[in-house]
Amino acid sequence: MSSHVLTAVAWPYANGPRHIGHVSGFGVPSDVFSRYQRMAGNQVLMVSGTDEHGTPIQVQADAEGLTARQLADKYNKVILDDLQGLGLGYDLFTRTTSSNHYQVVQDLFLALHRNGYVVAKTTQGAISPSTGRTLPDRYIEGTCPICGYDSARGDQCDNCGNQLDPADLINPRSKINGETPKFVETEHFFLDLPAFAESLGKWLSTRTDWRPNVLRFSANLIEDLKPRPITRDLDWGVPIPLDGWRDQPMKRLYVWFDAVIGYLSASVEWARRGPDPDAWQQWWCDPSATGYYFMGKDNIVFHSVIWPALLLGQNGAGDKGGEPGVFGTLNLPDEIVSSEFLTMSGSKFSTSRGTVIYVGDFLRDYGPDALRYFISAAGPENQDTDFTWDEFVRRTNFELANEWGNLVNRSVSMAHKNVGAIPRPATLTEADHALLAASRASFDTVGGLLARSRFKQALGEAMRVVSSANKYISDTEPWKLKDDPERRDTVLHTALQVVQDANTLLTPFLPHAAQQVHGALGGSGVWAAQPEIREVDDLGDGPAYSVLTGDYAGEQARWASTPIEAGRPLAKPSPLFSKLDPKLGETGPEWAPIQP
RNA sequence: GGCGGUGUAGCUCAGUCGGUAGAGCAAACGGCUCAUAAUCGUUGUGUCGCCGGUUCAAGUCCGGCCACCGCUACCA
Repeated sequence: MSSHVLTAVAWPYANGPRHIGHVSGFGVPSDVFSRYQRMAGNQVLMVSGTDEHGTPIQVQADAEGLTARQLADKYNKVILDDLQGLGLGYDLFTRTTSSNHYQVVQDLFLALHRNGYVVAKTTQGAISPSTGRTLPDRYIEGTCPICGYDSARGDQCDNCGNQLDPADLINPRSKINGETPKFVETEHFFLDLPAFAESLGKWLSTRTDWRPNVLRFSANLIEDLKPRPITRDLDWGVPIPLDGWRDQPMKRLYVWFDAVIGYLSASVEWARRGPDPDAWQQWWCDPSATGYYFMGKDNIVFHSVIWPALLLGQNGAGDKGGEPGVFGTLNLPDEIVSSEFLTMSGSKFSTSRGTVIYVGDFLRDYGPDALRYFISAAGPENQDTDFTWDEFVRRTNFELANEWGNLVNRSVSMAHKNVGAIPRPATLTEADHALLAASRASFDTVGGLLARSRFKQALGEAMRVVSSANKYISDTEPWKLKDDPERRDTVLHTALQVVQDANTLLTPFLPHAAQQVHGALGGSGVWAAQPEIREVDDLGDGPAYSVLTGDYAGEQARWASTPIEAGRPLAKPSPLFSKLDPKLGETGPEWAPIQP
């Protein structure tokens, strides 16, 4: 029974390189999940891209002496390399600056507008006098009118904790260049979120399987919904597709609005680049398809409330009714898989404090699977989790290299030395049968956990198979069976079969190592497919760009115990994982030393 | 301030429906020597943050308090 599974992965913001906290939230879990779903025979569509609009990109670009587009190009490339290096198997990882994205965003805006969920309002907003751009609250600071603290932020005073309106600050100034912001009347479109209170509440009440904290948080939110602006005074973003707005150089759709629509636009783009341009509908319009959204906890509100509101509005299914837009009736999210934060010394990763570990640096020195393993085994799945080098070294050396890497090495080595091929088994004993049965049974256990995004527990169960194989080899002592080659071969065959099973179970977590083990067991061809970076033409008249994509249909890995073939030649194996210097656990690497 | 999370062995964390507190690591001892000095076995340890309540029974449910963390929507 094959079903359509949409893996919608949060879009990384392209204002700098991403750190390992980012990929522990949206990246690795979504890929482990998707790889499992593909192995289980489901039709997976995994999409994402870089989020490239908005003020922070513009500010960062100014700081680096680049245009916003140049800055986005630069960090899109960095992020693309990082995600490919990690082996994240996107069907399409694209960008919000593509023509296709602009088109989809504008179509969705128009549907919302036609159905009456988008309303124009005049408000007072802060503008940078030198650029004419919106100055977001958080870029304004000044003296707090309540406590007199002189570095209060525009939205909140860090000293007294009161929420502020930037217009009330004494001596307000721009954090970007120190100039005094101008408060002007400006017209903007707002998403009428209160017009979704009832329909959202009804929909949320059907989400009984969501995590309680996500539900509570969302339910809380919809009790006090306010209209939310979806346009900005900015020249960097998607133009507003209405007469009188389209040509205004300083009016653009607000970045959050365009970014969250990326899930849909990337799916459409993926289909347009394939044989059937309507293929995206199988994941979006068929109610039997399921959509899983992966993100860090700071992003929950966008996926549990705002994105569903946009979809309901497009579908004409908000409290004001309406007609479905050009996309037809779209599916709302089925699962919100949110992660907590990976912290360092107890607080969030912070570029300014120097407590940050970039994905690129990490991959260069330790490779993708060590990081994937660490995040899966010790990542912030249920609560904030502290990253320590000591723990990373321990996990890599003892669990990956010793237990798993060495199991492969010892079993294949013995078979290679004694037989030169996968040995032929004779009669199996009760112990042999018991081990094989336990190993086979793990596919249901681990698969069930993966389907429910219980990654830590799933990996623990898979590693239990590895332990049982190590124990089996110690118990049966095949190296003492020189006088009984038949029994020895049976033991080795059994051990190798469990290695094959364990490798399958570990494939979603360790796809690179899994490919290597596949080879060590005498297999050929692609076991676990990897993504690749491809240069593509824009689907409109924009510049060509790079995307991350891959051909996953051809991979051999299937979620089942595959019998190994006796007689298949085996070469002398080489170690699967190299061990880290234990000193790393005390000092950290040169590029991210542990601060005393 | 509001909302939420977390607090369990030296460390990292599990603990479902309330029913005598668990795993891994670290430590000690022993076995094995195929394998990357790998592996297998045996051996401990707890005021479950604090106070109170409900109950025959509370790590678990309820109330209060303490500590740490996050979010608080013109950050994306």
